[in-house]
Amino acid sequence: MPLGKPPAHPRRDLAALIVPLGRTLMAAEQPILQRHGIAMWAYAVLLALDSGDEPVRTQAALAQAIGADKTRIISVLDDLQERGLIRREPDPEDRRARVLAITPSGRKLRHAVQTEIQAQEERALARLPAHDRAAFLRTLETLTDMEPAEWQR
Amino acid sequence: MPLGKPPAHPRRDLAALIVPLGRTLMAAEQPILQRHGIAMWAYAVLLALDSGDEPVRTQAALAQAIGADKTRIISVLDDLQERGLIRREPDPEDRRARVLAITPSGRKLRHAVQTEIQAQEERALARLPAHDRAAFLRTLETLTDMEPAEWQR
DNA sequence: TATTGTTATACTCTATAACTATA
DNA sequence: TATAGTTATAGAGTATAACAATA
Repeated sequence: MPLGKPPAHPRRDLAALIVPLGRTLMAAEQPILQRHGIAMWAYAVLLALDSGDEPVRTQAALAQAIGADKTRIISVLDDLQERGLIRREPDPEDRRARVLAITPSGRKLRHAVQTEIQAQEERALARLPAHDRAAFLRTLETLTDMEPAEWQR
Repeated sequence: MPLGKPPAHPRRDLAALIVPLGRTLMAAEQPILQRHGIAMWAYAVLLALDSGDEPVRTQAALAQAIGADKTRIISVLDDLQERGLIRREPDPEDRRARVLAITPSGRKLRHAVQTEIQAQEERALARLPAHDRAAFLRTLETLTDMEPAEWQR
């Protein structure tokens, strides 16, 4: 059987691999989020507020941290606050700003959702050789935490 | 110095790592694509048409292959055809369908763009230990090629 | 009647600009 | 005057529905 000519480039572009995978992963999370009555951006907010020990001091900082526009998260914060999942109070030291913090029930929800999401991920990752799995996750964290400018030169 | 309590989950969610990385990679490609006067979806079309040896037999099949809606790629195909980068002709065996194929100049453009994109990627990947780099790319291809359903159970 | 491609339309998501309240 | 947050608006991107040509 003839093989045809080999491709000029031995591998696909990184973006062509990663972007579709990201879409698939988001779609796979959707049913879990829905069961818990929380949207993707709201979950991202809970994750961001529950990662450090100190509360976030401005909404703009939170928006940037999760890669969203500051105007985009307002309705998300309204909803989370109304449901008692976050606290949002004027900063005594600068009353223009709103200090944000997760509440105990917000933390509980985040934990329940994340446990399900990661359990689902683990079932898929289980197909990988243990060594590849570890190297993949480690490398992925490194690449994600690189500055955007590092990719542009 | 106190360490604070460790996070309940030892790693971030896969989607929370991969989606932002995808956004960064797409942004990093943008200047290259712009220099060559081609948009992201158009580049995706050229990649898809240049990966196999046989032409693609319907536009719907192409759309699905690149994760787009069939109505979304029409203007993209119009433009590529007008610029002589693809051929689009009625299928003699079913004149409802349009057979798509890349042209020599389309292939040339795809190669020029891809060479620059991957060279840029390589400079970033060069920071990684060679062994991690190989494991990462290999694993990434495996995960990207998994069926969406495999992520949902 | 069903399917391919196309066009027109509606909807969602996101960003921009204008406004308020504090500083 | 400048900044954090908010609201209103506009724009891009995407999907849905209706249509023409062919099977």
